[in-house]
Amino acid sequence: MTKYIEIAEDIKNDIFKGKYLYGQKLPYEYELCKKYHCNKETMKKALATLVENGLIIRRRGSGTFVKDNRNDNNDSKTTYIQGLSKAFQGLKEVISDVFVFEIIAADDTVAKKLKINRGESVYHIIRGRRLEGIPYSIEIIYLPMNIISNLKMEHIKGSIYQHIEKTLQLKIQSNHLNIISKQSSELEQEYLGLKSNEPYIEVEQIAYLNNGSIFQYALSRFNYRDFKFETVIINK
Amino acid sequence: MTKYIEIAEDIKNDIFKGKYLYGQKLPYEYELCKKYHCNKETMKKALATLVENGLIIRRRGSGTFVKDNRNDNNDSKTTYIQGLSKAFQGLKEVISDVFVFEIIAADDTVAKKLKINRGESVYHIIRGRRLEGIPYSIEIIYLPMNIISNLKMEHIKGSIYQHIEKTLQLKIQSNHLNIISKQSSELEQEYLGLKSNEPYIEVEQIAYLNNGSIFQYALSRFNYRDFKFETVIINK
DNA sequence: GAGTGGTCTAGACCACATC
DNA sequence: ATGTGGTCTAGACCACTCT
Repeated sequence: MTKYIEIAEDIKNDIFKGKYLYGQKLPYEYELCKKYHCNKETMKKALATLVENGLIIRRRGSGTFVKDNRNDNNDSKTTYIQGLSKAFQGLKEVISDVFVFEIIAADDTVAKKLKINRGESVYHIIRGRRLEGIPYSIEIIYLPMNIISNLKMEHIKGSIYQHIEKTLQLKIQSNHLNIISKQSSELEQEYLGLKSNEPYIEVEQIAYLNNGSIFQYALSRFNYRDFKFETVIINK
Repeated sequence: MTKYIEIAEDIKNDIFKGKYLYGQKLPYEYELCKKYHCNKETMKKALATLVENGLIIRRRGSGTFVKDNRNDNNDSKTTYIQGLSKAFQGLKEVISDVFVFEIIAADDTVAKKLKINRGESVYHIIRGRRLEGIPYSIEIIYLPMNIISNLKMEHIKGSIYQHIEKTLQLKIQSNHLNIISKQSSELEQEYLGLKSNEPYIEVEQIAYLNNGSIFQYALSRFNYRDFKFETVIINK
Protein backbone atom coordinates (compact mmCIF):
# COMPACT_ATOMS: atom_id res chain seq x y z
CA MET A 1 0.00 0.00 0.00
CA THR A 2 1.16 3.49 -0.73
CA LYS A 3 1.47 6.15 1.90
CA TYR A 4 -1.28 8.43 0.66
CA ILE A 5 -3.79 5.57 0.55
CA GLU A 6 -2.87 4.53 4.07
CA ILE A 7 -3.35 8.07 5.30
CA ALA A 8 -6.68 8.33 3.49
CA GLU A 9 -7.85 5.03 5.01
CA ASP A 10 -6.81 6.17 8.46
CA ILE A 11 -8.67 9.46 8.23
CA LYS A 12 -11.66 7.66 6.72
CA ASN A 13 -11.73 5.32 9.71
CA ASP A 14 -11.53 8.28 12.05
CA ILE A 15 -14.55 9.79 10.33
CA PHE A 16 -16.53 6.54 10.53
CA LYS A 17 -15.52 6.09 14.16
CA GLY A 18 -16.87 9.55 14.89
CA LYS A 19 -13.56 11.13 15.80
CA TYR A 20 -14.33 13.87 13.33
CA LEU A 21 -18.02 14.67 13.41
CA TYR A 22 -20.22 15.57 10.47
CA GLY A 23 -19.86 19.18 9.46
CA GLN A 24 -16.83 19.58 11.70
CA LYS A 25 -13.52 20.99 10.62
CA LEU A 26 -10.60 18.67 10.11
CA PRO A 27 -7.12 19.65 11.25
CA TYR A 28 -5.29 21.83 8.74
CA GLU A 29 -3.26 20.23 6.04
CA TYR A 30 -0.07 21.26 7.81
CA GLU A 31 -1.17 19.64 11.08
CA LEU A 32 -2.07 16.43 9.27
CA CYS A 33 1.30 16.46 7.52
CA LYS A 34 3.01 16.63 10.88
CA LYS A 35 0.81 13.86 12.30
CA TYR A 36 1.49 11.53 9.40
CA HIS A 37 5.07 12.60 8.75
CA CYS A 38 4.48 13.34 5.12
CA ASN A 39 4.81 16.06 2.56
CA LYS A 40 2.11 18.56 1.68
CA GLU A 41 1.55 17.04 -1.77
CA THR A 42 1.17 13.56 -0.34
CA MET A 43 -1.44 14.82 2.11
CA LYS A 44 -3.24 16.56 -0.73
CA LYS A 45 -3.40 13.29 -2.60
CA ALA A 46 -4.79 11.51 0.45
CA LEU A 47 -7.44 14.16 1.05
CA ALA A 48 -8.32 14.29 -2.65
CA THR A 49 -9.38 10.64 -2.52
CA LEU A 50 -11.70 11.47 0.37
CA VAL A 51 -13.15 14.36 -1.62
CA GLU A 52 -13.77 11.99 -4.52
CA ASN A 53 -15.46 9.59 -2.15
CA GLY A 54 -17.78 12.34 -0.98
CA LEU A 55 -16.57 12.18 2.61
CA ILE A 56 -15.09 15.64 2.93
CA ILE A 57 -15.29 19.08 1.36
CA ARG A 58 -12.26 21.35 1.05
CA ARG A 59 -12.53 25.13 0.81
CA ARG A 60 -9.63 27.29 -0.14
CA GLY A 61 -9.14 29.86 2.53
CA SER A 62 -11.29 28.24 5.17
CA GLY A 63 -10.51 24.60 5.69
CA THR A 64 -11.51 20.98 5.32
CA PHE A 65 -14.89 19.78 6.53
CA VAL A 66 -16.52 16.42 7.04
CA LYS A 67 -19.47 16.16 4.69
CA ASP A 68 -22.82 15.82 6.35
CA ASN A 69 -24.40 12.59 5.15
CA ARG A 70 -26.80 12.07 8.01
CA ASN A 71 -29.89 12.79 5.94
CA ASP A 72 -29.14 10.04 3.46
CA ASN A 73 -31.68 7.28 3.32
CA ASN A 74 -30.13 4.05 4.39
CA ASP A 75 -33.18 1.99 3.67
CA SER A 76 -32.06 0.94 0.21
CA LYS A 77 -30.75 -2.53 -0.03
CA THR A 78 -28.33 -1.95 -2.84
CA THR A 79 -25.96 0.87 -2.28
CA TYR A 80 -22.97 1.50 -4.47
CA ILE A 81 -21.17 3.85 -2.15
CA GLN A 82 -18.36 5.86 -3.67
CA GLY A 83 -19.15 4.13 -6.87
CA LEU A 84 -17.76 0.83 -5.74
CA SER A 85 -20.06 -1.88 -4.50
CA LYS A 86 -19.23 -2.04 -0.87
CA ALA A 87 -21.72 -4.89 -0.62
CA PHE A 88 -23.34 -3.59 2.50
CA GLN A 89 -20.01 -3.04 4.19
CA GLY A 90 -19.83 -6.74 4.96
CA LEU A 91 -22.37 -6.28 7.68
CA LYS A 92 -25.01 -8.50 6.19
CA GLU A 93 -24.90 -12.05 4.96
CA VAL A 94 -24.82 -12.57 1.20
CA ILE A 95 -25.91 -15.89 -0.29
CA SER A 96 -25.59 -16.90 -3.93
CA ASP A 97 -27.95 -19.02 -5.98
CA VAL A 98 -25.95 -20.32 -8.92
CA PHE A 99 -28.10 -20.78 -12.02
CA VAL A 100 -25.38 -21.21 -14.62
CA PHE A 101 -21.67 -22.00 -14.31
CA GLU A 102 -20.11 -23.11 -17.56
CA ILE A 103 -17.35 -22.53 -20.04
CA ILE A 104 -18.42 -21.23 -23.43
CA ALA A 105 -16.92 -19.76 -26.58
CA ALA A 106 -17.25 -15.97 -26.60
CA ASP A 107 -19.84 -14.67 -29.03
CA ASP A 108 -19.42 -11.36 -30.80
CA THR A 109 -20.89 -9.23 -28.04
CA VAL A 110 -18.88 -10.78 -25.24
CA ALA A 111 -15.68 -10.81 -27.32
CA LYS A 112 -16.10 -7.12 -28.08
CA LYS A 113 -16.68 -6.21 -24.46
CA LEU A 114 -13.76 -8.28 -23.17
CA LYS A 115 -11.57 -7.24 -26.11
CA ILE A 116 -10.76 -10.84 -26.99
CA ASN A 117 -11.32 -12.85 -30.15
CA ARG A 118 -14.64 -14.43 -30.95
CA GLY A 119 -14.55 -18.09 -29.97
CA GLU A 120 -12.10 -17.75 -27.10
CA SER A 121 -13.07 -19.57 -23.92
CA VAL A 122 -14.82 -17.64 -21.18
CA TYR A 123 -16.51 -18.54 -17.94
CA HIS A 124 -20.21 -17.83 -18.11
CA ILE A 125 -21.94 -17.41 -14.79
CA ILE A 126 -25.46 -16.50 -13.86
CA ARG A 127 -26.11 -16.20 -10.19
CA GLY A 128 -28.71 -14.69 -7.91
CA ARG A 129 -27.64 -12.86 -4.81
CA ARG A 130 -29.64 -12.82 -1.61
CA LEU A 131 -29.14 -10.46 1.26
CA GLU A 132 -30.29 -11.88 4.58
CA GLY A 133 -32.34 -14.34 2.60
CA ILE A 134 -34.03 -11.79 0.35
CA PRO A 135 -33.11 -11.78 -3.37
CA TYR A 136 -31.70 -8.47 -4.47
CA SER A 137 -29.80 -9.03 -7.69
CA ILE A 138 -29.09 -11.24 -10.64
CA GLU A 139 -25.57 -11.22 -12.02
CA ILE A 140 -24.53 -12.35 -15.47
CA ILE A 141 -20.76 -12.59 -15.56
CA TYR A 142 -18.20 -13.34 -18.26
CA LEU A 143 -14.57 -13.94 -17.34
CA PRO A 144 -11.89 -14.69 -19.95
CA MET A 145 -10.15 -17.97 -19.13
CA ASN A 146 -6.75 -16.77 -20.26
CA ILE A 147 -6.78 -14.35 -17.33
CA ILE A 148 -9.01 -15.95 -14.73
CA SER A 149 -8.23 -19.59 -14.03
CA ASN A 150 -9.25 -22.31 -11.61
CA LEU A 151 -12.61 -20.82 -10.89
CA LYS A 152 -14.54 -23.16 -8.62
CA MET A 153 -18.12 -23.35 -7.47
CA GLU A 154 -17.08 -22.13 -4.02
CA HIS A 155 -15.87 -18.86 -5.56
CA ILE A 156 -19.11 -18.41 -7.45
CA LYS A 157 -21.09 -19.01 -4.29
CA GLY A 158 -18.85 -16.68 -2.36
CA SER A 159 -16.67 -13.92 -3.71
CA ILE A 160 -15.15 -14.02 -7.18
CA TYR A 161 -13.16 -10.89 -6.39
CA GLN A 162 -11.53 -12.57 -3.45
CA HIS A 163 -10.35 -15.39 -5.72
CA ILE A 164 -8.97 -12.87 -8.19
CA GLU A 165 -7.22 -10.69 -5.62
CA LYS A 166 -6.19 -13.23 -3.01
CA THR A 167 -5.60 -16.48 -4.89
CA LEU A 168 -4.56 -15.22 -8.30
CA GLN A 169 -2.88 -12.13 -6.83
CA LEU A 170 -4.24 -9.87 -9.55
CA LYS A 171 -4.91 -6.22 -8.90
CA ILE A 172 -8.17 -4.63 -9.99
CA GLN A 173 -7.60 -1.14 -11.25
CA SER A 174 -10.87 0.25 -12.49
CA ASN A 175 -14.48 -0.44 -13.22
CA HIS A 176 -16.30 1.21 -16.09
CA LEU A 177 -19.99 1.33 -15.31
CA ASN A 178 -23.03 1.94 -17.39
CA ILE A 179 -26.36 2.19 -15.63
CA ILE A 180 -29.48 1.63 -17.66
CA SER A 181 -32.94 0.17 -17.31
CA LYS A 182 -34.59 -2.64 -19.21
CA GLN A 183 -37.87 -4.46 -19.45
CA SER A 184 -37.82 -7.58 -17.30
CA SER A 185 -38.14 -11.14 -18.52
CA GLU A 186 -39.33 -14.13 -16.52
CA LEU A 187 -36.05 -14.74 -14.69
CA GLU A 188 -35.95 -11.24 -13.24
CA GLN A 189 -39.66 -11.22 -12.50
CA GLU A 190 -39.43 -14.44 -10.54
CA TYR A 191 -36.19 -13.83 -8.72
CA LEU A 192 -36.45 -10.11 -8.07
CA GLY A 193 -40.18 -10.13 -7.46
CA LEU A 194 -41.13 -7.94 -10.39
CA LYS A 195 -44.49 -7.90 -12.10
CA SER A 196 -44.60 -8.53 -15.82
CA ASN A 197 -43.96 -5.32 -17.74
CA GLU A 198 -41.94 -3.91 -14.85
CA PRO A 199 -38.36 -2.91 -15.63
CA TYR A 200 -35.17 -3.64 -13.75
CA ILE A 201 -32.05 -1.54 -13.32
CA GLU A 202 -28.97 -2.96 -14.98
CA VAL A 203 -25.40 -2.04 -14.13
CA GLU A 204 -23.08 -3.02 -16.94
CA GLN A 205 -19.57 -3.35 -15.66
CA ILE A 206 -16.30 -3.69 -17.53
CA ALA A 207 -13.44 -4.27 -15.13
CA TYR A 208 -9.74 -3.71 -15.76
CA LEU A 209 -6.68 -5.13 -14.07
CA ASN A 210 -3.72 -2.90 -13.36
CA ASN A 211 -1.94 -4.42 -16.36
CA GLY A 212 -4.63 -2.99 -18.60
CA SER A 213 -6.41 -6.21 -19.49
CA ILE A 214 -10.14 -6.62 -19.09
CA PHE A 215 -10.94 -9.46 -16.73
CA GLN A 216 -14.68 -9.11 -16.40
CA TYR A 217 -17.79 -8.17 -18.27
CA ALA A 218 -20.79 -8.30 -15.98
CA LEU A 219 -24.44 -7.31 -15.90
CA SER A 220 -26.03 -6.83 -12.48
CA ARG A 221 -29.78 -6.53 -12.41
CA PHE A 222 -31.78 -5.07 -9.56
CA ASN A 223 -35.38 -4.52 -8.69
CA TYR A 224 -35.78 -0.81 -9.32
CA ARG A 225 -37.33 -0.38 -5.88
CA ASP A 226 -34.09 -1.43 -4.19
CA PHE A 227 -31.58 0.36 -6.37
CA LYS A 228 -29.46 3.23 -5.18
CA PHE A 229 -26.24 4.57 -6.63
CA GLU A 230 -24.22 7.33 -5.03
CA THR A 231 -21.45 9.22 -6.72
CA VAL A 232 -19.63 12.51 -6.62
CA ILE A 233 -18.65 14.56 -9.62
CA ILE A 234 -15.81 17.01 -9.24
CA ASN A 235 -15.80 19.90 -11.68
CA LYS A 236 -12.35 20.68 -12.92
CA MET B 1 -7.73 27.90 -16.03
CA THR B 2 -4.88 25.95 -14.61
CA LYS B 3 -2.21 24.42 -16.73
CA TYR B 4 -3.05 20.78 -16.11
CA ILE B 5 -6.70 21.33 -17.03
CA GLU B 6 -5.69 23.11 -20.21
CA ILE B 7 -3.41 20.25 -21.16
CA ALA B 8 -6.14 17.71 -20.37
CA GLU B 9 -8.63 19.65 -22.52
CA ASP B 10 -6.17 19.82 -25.36
CA ILE B 11 -5.45 16.10 -25.32
CA LYS B 12 -9.17 15.40 -24.95
CA ASN B 13 -9.83 17.45 -28.06
CA ASP B 14 -7.11 15.58 -29.91
CA ILE B 15 -8.80 12.31 -29.00
CA PHE B 16 -12.21 13.54 -30.12
CA LYS B 17 -10.74 14.92 -33.31
CA GLY B 18 -9.27 11.51 -34.03
CA LYS B 19 -5.64 12.54 -33.75
CA TYR B 20 -5.16 9.67 -31.36
CA LEU B 21 -7.25 6.71 -32.42
CA TYR B 22 -9.06 4.30 -30.16
CA GLY B 23 -6.79 1.68 -28.71
CA GLN B 24 -3.74 3.58 -29.89
CA LYS B 25 -0.78 4.50 -27.76
CA LEU B 26 -0.35 8.09 -26.70
CA PRO B 27 3.09 9.70 -26.66
CA TYR B 28 5.07 8.92 -23.53
CA GLU B 29 4.70 11.16 -20.54
CA TYR B 30 8.11 12.63 -21.18
CA GLU B 31 7.25 13.51 -24.78
CA LEU B 32 4.02 15.18 -23.66
CA CYS B 33 5.93 17.11 -21.01
CA LYS B 34 8.22 18.46 -23.70
CA LYS B 35 5.30 19.30 -25.98
CA TYR B 36 3.42 21.18 -23.28
CA HIS B 37 6.47 22.59 -21.50
CA CYS B 38 5.48 21.25 -18.16
CA ASN B 39 6.72 19.13 -15.34
CA LYS B 40 6.14 15.41 -15.01
CA GLU B 41 3.79 15.82 -12.06
CA THR B 42 1.69 18.38 -13.90
CA MET B 43 1.35 16.01 -16.86
CA LYS B 44 0.38 13.21 -14.50
CA LYS B 45 -2.37 15.39 -13.10
CA ALA B 46 -3.62 16.19 -16.59
CA LEU B 47 -3.63 12.54 -17.66
CA ALA B 48 -5.23 11.48 -14.36
CA THR B 49 -8.29 13.58 -15.20
CA LEU B 50 -8.58 11.78 -18.52
CA VAL B 51 -8.34 8.44 -16.74
CA GLU B 52 -11.13 9.53 -14.41
CA ASN B 53 -13.18 10.51 -17.43
CA GLY B 54 -12.74 7.07 -18.91
CA LEU B 55 -10.93 8.36 -21.98
CA ILE B 56 -7.55 6.73 -21.48
CA ILE B 57 -5.95 3.81 -19.68
CA ARG B 58 -2.42 3.98 -18.28
CA ARG B 59 -0.27 0.91 -17.73
CA ARG B 60 2.90 1.04 -15.76
CA GLY B 61 5.67 -0.30 -17.88
CA SER B 62 3.84 -0.19 -21.17
CA GLY B 63 2.24 3.16 -21.83
CA THR B 64 -0.90 5.24 -22.14
CA PHE B 65 -3.72 4.10 -24.42
CA VAL B 66 -6.89 5.66 -25.72
CA LYS B 67 -9.83 3.72 -24.37
CA ASP B 68 -11.95 2.01 -26.96
CA ASN B 69 -15.48 3.33 -26.63
CA ARG B 70 -16.70 2.47 -30.09
CA ASN B 71 -19.03 -0.27 -28.92
CA ASP B 72 -20.98 2.03 -26.63
CA ASN B 73 -24.59 2.48 -27.52
CA ASN B 74 -25.27 6.02 -28.46
CA ASP B 75 -28.95 5.55 -28.90
CA SER B 76 -29.87 6.68 -25.42
CA LYS B 77 -31.27 10.11 -25.17
CA THR B 78 -30.02 10.89 -21.71
CA THR B 79 -26.36 10.35 -21.22
CA TYR B 80 -24.53 11.53 -18.17
CA ILE B 81 -21.03 11.11 -19.50
CA GLN B 82 -18.29 11.14 -16.92
CA GLY B 83 -20.98 11.66 -14.41
CA LEU B 84 -21.69 15.15 -15.56
CA SER B 85 -24.65 15.90 -17.76
CA LYS B 86 -23.05 16.93 -20.96
CA ALA B 87 -26.55 17.57 -22.26
CA PHE B 88 -25.91 15.90 -25.55
CA GLN B 89 -22.72 17.82 -26.11
CA GLY B 90 -24.76 20.81 -27.20
CA LEU B 91 -25.49 19.10 -30.47
CA LYS B 92 -29.22 18.93 -30.07
CA GLU B 93 -31.75 21.57 -29.27
CA VAL B 94 -33.14 21.62 -25.73
CA ILE B 95 -36.48 23.28 -24.99
CA SER B 96 -37.96 23.85 -21.55
CA ASP B 97 -41.60 23.73 -20.51
CA VAL B 98 -41.87 25.71 -17.30
CA PHE B 99 -44.60 24.35 -15.03
CA VAL B 100 -43.71 26.16 -11.81
CA PHE B 101 -41.49 29.17 -11.12
CA GLU B 102 -42.04 30.68 -7.69
CA ILE B 103 -40.42 31.76 -4.48
CA ILE B 104 -41.32 29.73 -1.42
CA ALA B 105 -40.24 29.25 2.16
CA ALA B 106 -38.04 26.17 2.52
CA ASP B 107 -39.76 23.26 4.23
CA ASP B 108 -37.84 20.84 6.42
CA THR B 109 -36.72 18.57 3.60
CA VAL B 110 -35.47 21.33 1.34
CA ALA B 111 -33.82 23.18 4.24
CA LYS B 112 -31.97 20.02 5.25
CA LYS B 113 -30.75 19.34 1.73
CA LEU B 114 -29.63 22.93 1.12
CA LYS B 115 -28.29 23.24 4.67
CA ILE B 116 -30.26 26.40 5.33
CA ASN B 117 -32.86 27.22 7.94
CA ARG B 118 -36.48 26.21 7.55
CA GLY B 119 -38.48 29.14 6.25
CA GLU B 120 -35.68 30.77 4.27
CA SER B 121 -36.62 31.86 0.76
CA VAL B 122 -35.82 29.56 -2.12
CA TYR B 123 -36.65 29.50 -5.81
CA HIS B 124 -38.87 26.56 -6.63
CA ILE B 125 -38.87 25.47 -10.23
CA ILE B 126 -40.52 22.61 -12.02
CA ARG B 127 -39.71 22.34 -15.67
CA GLY B 128 -39.92 19.76 -18.41
CA ARG B 129 -37.07 19.37 -20.85
CA ARG B 130 -37.53 18.40 -24.44
CA LEU B 131 -34.84 17.22 -26.79
CA GLU B 132 -35.60 17.93 -30.42
CA GLY B 133 -39.22 18.25 -29.41
CA ILE B 134 -39.43 15.01 -27.45
CA PRO B 135 -39.84 15.20 -23.66
CA TYR B 136 -37.04 13.47 -21.83
CA SER B 137 -36.97 14.79 -18.28
CA ILE B 138 -38.78 16.62 -15.54
CA GLU B 139 -36.67 18.72 -13.20
CA ILE B 140 -37.67 19.88 -9.76
CA ILE B 141 -35.17 22.49 -8.61
CA TYR B 142 -34.62 24.42 -5.39
CA LEU B 143 -32.15 27.31 -5.29
CA PRO B 144 -31.49 29.34 -2.13
CA MET B 145 -32.12 33.03 -2.77
CA ASN B 146 -29.26 34.18 -0.58
CA ILE B 147 -26.89 32.63 -3.10
CA ILE B 148 -28.74 32.71 -6.40
CA SER B 149 -30.32 36.03 -7.24
CA ASN B 150 -32.08 37.68 -10.14
CA LEU B 151 -33.30 34.47 -11.63
CA LYS B 152 -35.52 35.24 -14.62
CA MET B 153 -37.86 33.19 -16.77
CA GLU B 154 -35.33 33.30 -19.59
CA HIS B 155 -32.81 31.43 -17.41
CA ILE B 156 -35.38 28.82 -16.49
CA LYS B 157 -36.24 28.34 -20.14
CA GLY B 158 -32.58 28.19 -21.07
CA SER B 159 -29.66 27.35 -18.85
CA ILE B 160 -29.66 28.06 -15.13
CA TYR B 161 -26.02 27.05 -14.94
CA GLN B 162 -25.08 29.69 -17.47
CA HIS B 163 -26.71 32.35 -15.28
CA ILE B 164 -24.84 31.06 -12.27
CA GLU B 165 -21.45 30.80 -13.94
CA LYS B 166 -21.59 33.66 -16.44
CA THR B 167 -23.80 36.31 -14.84
CA LEU B 168 -23.25 35.66 -11.15
CA GLN B 169 -19.64 34.56 -11.72
CA LEU B 170 -19.94 31.70 -9.28
CA LYS B 171 -17.89 28.57 -9.66
CA ILE B 172 -19.49 25.14 -9.41
CA GLN B 173 -17.20 22.73 -7.66
CA SER B 174 -19.00 19.44 -7.24
CA ASN B 175 -22.22 17.55 -7.66
CA HIS B 176 -23.27 14.83 -5.29
CA LEU B 177 -25.58 12.45 -7.07
CA ASN B 178 -27.95 9.81 -5.88
CA ILE B 179 -29.64 7.67 -8.50
CA ILE B 180 -32.79 5.86 -7.53
CA SER B 181 -36.08 4.77 -9.04
CA LYS B 182 -39.61 5.63 -8.00
CA GLN B 183 -43.19 4.90 -8.89
CA SER B 184 -44.51 7.52 -11.30
CA SER B 185 -47.40 9.86 -10.62
CA GLU B 186 -49.59 11.60 -13.20
CA LEU B 187 -47.11 14.35 -14.06
CA GLU B 188 -44.37 11.91 -15.02
CA GLN B 189 -46.79 9.61 -16.78
CA GLU B 190 -48.11 12.39 -18.94
CA TYR B 191 -44.90 14.21 -19.69
CA LEU B 192 -42.49 11.29 -19.95
CA GLY B 193 -44.97 8.95 -21.62
CA LEU B 194 -45.09 6.39 -18.85
CA LYS B 195 -47.95 4.00 -18.18
CA SER B 196 -49.52 4.04 -14.74
CA ASN B 197 -47.56 1.82 -12.37
CA GLU B 198 -44.39 2.35 -14.39
CA PRO B 199 -41.44 3.79 -12.52
CA TYR B 200 -39.07 6.60 -13.47
CA ILE B 201 -35.40 7.07 -12.74
CA GLU B 202 -34.61 9.95 -10.44
CA VAL B 203 -31.24 11.66 -10.12
CA GLU B 204 -31.05 13.58 -6.90
CA GLN B 205 -28.41 16.24 -7.14
CA ILE B 206 -26.85 18.40 -4.46
CA ALA B 207 -24.49 20.92 -5.99
CA TYR B 208 -21.69 22.82 -4.26
CA LEU B 209 -19.95 26.04 -5.16
CA ASN B 210 -16.21 26.35 -4.72
CA ASN B 211 -16.79 28.31 -1.52
CA GLY B 212 -18.42 25.27 0.01
CA SER B 213 -22.01 26.47 -0.03
CA ILE B 214 -24.81 24.42 -1.53
CA PHE B 215 -26.53 26.31 -4.33
CA GLN B 216 -28.87 23.69 -5.68
CA TYR B 217 -31.00 20.76 -4.69
CA ALA B 218 -32.54 19.16 -7.74
CA LEU B 219 -34.46 16.08 -8.75
CA SER B 220 -34.29 15.05 -12.40
CA ARG B 221 -36.72 12.42 -13.51
CA PHE B 222 -36.39 10.32 -16.65
CA ASN B 223 -38.34 7.68 -18.45
CA TYR B 224 -36.41 4.54 -17.53
CA ARG B 225 -36.23 3.60 -21.21
CA ASP B 226 -34.14 6.68 -22.02
CA PHE B 227 -31.84 6.69 -19.04
CA LYS B 228 -28.13 6.03 -19.24
CA PHE B 229 -25.41 6.93 -16.78
CA GLU B 230 -21.74 6.30 -17.39
CA THR B 231 -19.03 6.46 -14.80
CA VAL B 232 -15.58 5.16 -14.02
CA ILE B 233 -14.44 3.90 -10.67
CA ILE B 234 -10.74 3.90 -9.95
CA ASN B 235 -9.59 1.45 -7.31
CA LYS B 236 -6.95 2.91 -5.06
C1' DG C 1 18.76 -3.21 -19.36
C1' DA C 2 15.88 0.22 -21.22
C1' DG C 3 11.44 2.10 -21.31
C1' DT C 4 7.54 3.74 -18.88
C1' DG C 5 4.49 5.06 -15.21
C1' DG C 6 3.87 5.89 -9.83
C1' DT C 7 5.14 7.93 -5.39
C1' DC C 8 7.30 11.10 -2.44
C1' DT C 9 9.74 15.21 -1.07
C1' DA C 10 11.12 20.29 -0.64
C1' DG C 11 10.08 24.50 -1.75
C1' DA C 12 8.30 28.52 -4.69
C1' DC C 13 4.41 30.98 -5.73
C1' DC C 14 -0.64 31.86 -6.20
C1' DA C 15 -5.83 32.38 -4.83
C1' DC C 16 -9.21 32.85 -1.64
C1' DA C 17 -11.32 33.61 3.20
C1' DT C 18 -11.42 35.64 7.50
C1' DC C 19 -10.28 38.98 10.80
C1' DA D 1 -2.04 40.33 7.61
C1' DT D 2 -2.48 35.70 8.37
C1' DG D 3 -4.34 31.35 7.60
C1' DT D 4 -5.53 27.91 4.39
C1' DG D 5 -5.80 25.29 0.23
C1' DG D 6 -4.13 24.87 -4.99
C1' DT D 7 -0.59 24.62 -8.60
C1' DC D 8 3.85 23.95 -10.43
C1' DT D 9 8.60 22.53 -10.58
C1' DA D 10 12.98 19.64 -10.02
C1' DG D 11 14.62 15.64 -8.80
C1' DA D 12 15.09 11.15 -6.10
C1' DC D 13 13.65 6.65 -5.98
C1' DC D 14 10.54 2.71 -6.91
C1' DA D 15 7.55 -0.85 -9.70
C1' DC D 16 6.28 -2.99 -13.66
C1' DT D 17 6.75 -4.51 -18.78
C1' DC D 18 9.07 -5.91 -22.69
C1' DT D 19 13.01 -7.47 -24.82
